[in-house]
Amino acid sequence: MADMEGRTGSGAPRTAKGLGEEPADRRGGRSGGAKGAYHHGDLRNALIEAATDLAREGGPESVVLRAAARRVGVSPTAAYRHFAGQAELLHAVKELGQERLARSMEAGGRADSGAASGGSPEAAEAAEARMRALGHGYLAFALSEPGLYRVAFCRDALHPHLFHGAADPDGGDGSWEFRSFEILIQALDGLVEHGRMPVERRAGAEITAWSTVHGLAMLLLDGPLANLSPEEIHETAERTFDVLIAGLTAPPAPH
Amino acid sequence: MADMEGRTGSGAPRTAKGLGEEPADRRGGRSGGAKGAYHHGDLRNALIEAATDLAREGGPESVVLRAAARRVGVSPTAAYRHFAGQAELLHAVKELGQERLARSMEAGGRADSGAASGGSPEAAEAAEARMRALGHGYLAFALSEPGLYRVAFCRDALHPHLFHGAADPDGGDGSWEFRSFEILIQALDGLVEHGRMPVERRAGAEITAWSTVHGLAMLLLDGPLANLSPEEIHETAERTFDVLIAGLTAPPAPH
DNA sequence: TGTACATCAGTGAACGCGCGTTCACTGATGTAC
DNA sequence: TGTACATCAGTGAACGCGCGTTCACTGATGTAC
Repeated sequence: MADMEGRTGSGAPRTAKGLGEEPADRRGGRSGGAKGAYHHGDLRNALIEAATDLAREGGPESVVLRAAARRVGVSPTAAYRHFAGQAELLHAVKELGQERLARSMEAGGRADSGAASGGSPEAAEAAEARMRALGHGYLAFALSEPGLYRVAFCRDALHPHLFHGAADPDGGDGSWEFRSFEILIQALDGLVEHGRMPVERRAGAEITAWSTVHGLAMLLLDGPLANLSPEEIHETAERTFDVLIAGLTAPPAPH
Repeated sequence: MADMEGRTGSGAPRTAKGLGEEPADRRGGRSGGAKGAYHHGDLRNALIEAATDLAREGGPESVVLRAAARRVGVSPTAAYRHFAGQAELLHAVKELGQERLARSMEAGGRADSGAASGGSPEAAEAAEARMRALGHGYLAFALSEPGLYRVAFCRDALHPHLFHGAADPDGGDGSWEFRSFEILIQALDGLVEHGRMPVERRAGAEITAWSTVHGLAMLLLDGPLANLSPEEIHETAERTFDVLIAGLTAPPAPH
């Protein structure tokens, strides 16, 4: 079932490659009449895009430099003008995946971020609702883009750890690598700020929250829950968030 | 620990594995004078063992049929007498990993399973302690055998989902595939039974608990927490279990 | 405005690698008589 | 007890595959004068 697609004619002296991976219409487009045939003009991004599609279809191990080049309609060598090697291409896809994840969280969380201020009960409710919404946004991404989600969390030769460390979330370097973590941190701070969560439970709470939703996503994708219906998934997620939030907002332990 | 390393009997030529691949002395050995040189006698298990070592060293993608055969000192073809193919070998390693995981949980949980009965406060405490201990046992395995742990949870062509479904944990088929889930279920039942957890929170609780500890393990292995010290890891785990248990044992939500 | 030339961004062939799997085979084992 | 023979459990060579990467190259582009 390997992607059977004919090449789009394109006339030009292109890699006469057999059935395989449809080359993008590098030329059919010539959008704006800008580019000639030989130079692609935006090959780096085209490769990332192709590699992202590969990731969508098969996760990290499908992000293959040669296949990406094939899809763009370019020789494998050409990729080396733009990436040091396969690892760098994978890393680019990974960053893209992390961006999408963060966006999905924010999209999930936006509807509920009503800005009641102070320590009012409404604000507390809103803060809690935002937590739930972030969780749903996170899950929505993981479930709708499982391959990309896996890449976003895969081991990375270039930059071995996703974050610099939990205690040092300095991530304001403009990259998307830390964005989702920052979003979570702010939401938890909101819970404390609005009196919904005791300060005593704040330390390490991002880890707990992240673990829960990340673990749930993994179980839903690969594990025991892979064959739940959408309704069951939603229900399962709700119950899991119930417990998480009950734990986070419970009065401090006596001991 | 039941079967730690060595296989029980058979003194037969075992994988003398050193650096790299070095073929076992299939023939030089004949220790115990039992087996002839040509027939291995227990090749299936030897291959599983070698494949397990590969898994330890590099996770699922390192479980390679040819490499396992090489380590045992046997031609790749020989493996096909015992496995239909690479997928079946991987599956065997996966089951072994799941067994080890379940054992590690039980080892972690045993110390604390004092059998105070009824709904006494002691019994309730013990039930909660057991939950924590299971969690620690789980994490201990994931952290001490990361490669094997990843294999235990990797996608599996043979048997695509780990479990039949959360609502249908019938797993008493003698395989280890469901054992860790069963252990968790029993521990949660114990929490309810001894009055530590409201029945209203019982439904779906195994998912929440598993998600939390599984997610935590993943973050500790691959993610933001990969460079924590052992003390920090322990502290992080404790805090996460605090929240989880606080959530599980919180009074039923009002709504 | 035209032209020489450096530089950029591609090509195509080839490399070595390790993989899973198949083939025809052969040595070892155990069993019927 | 010895022997013929079926069966079992291996061998070794080969297959096709796709990968990452390197090589010497060439066509296109843009800039200095």
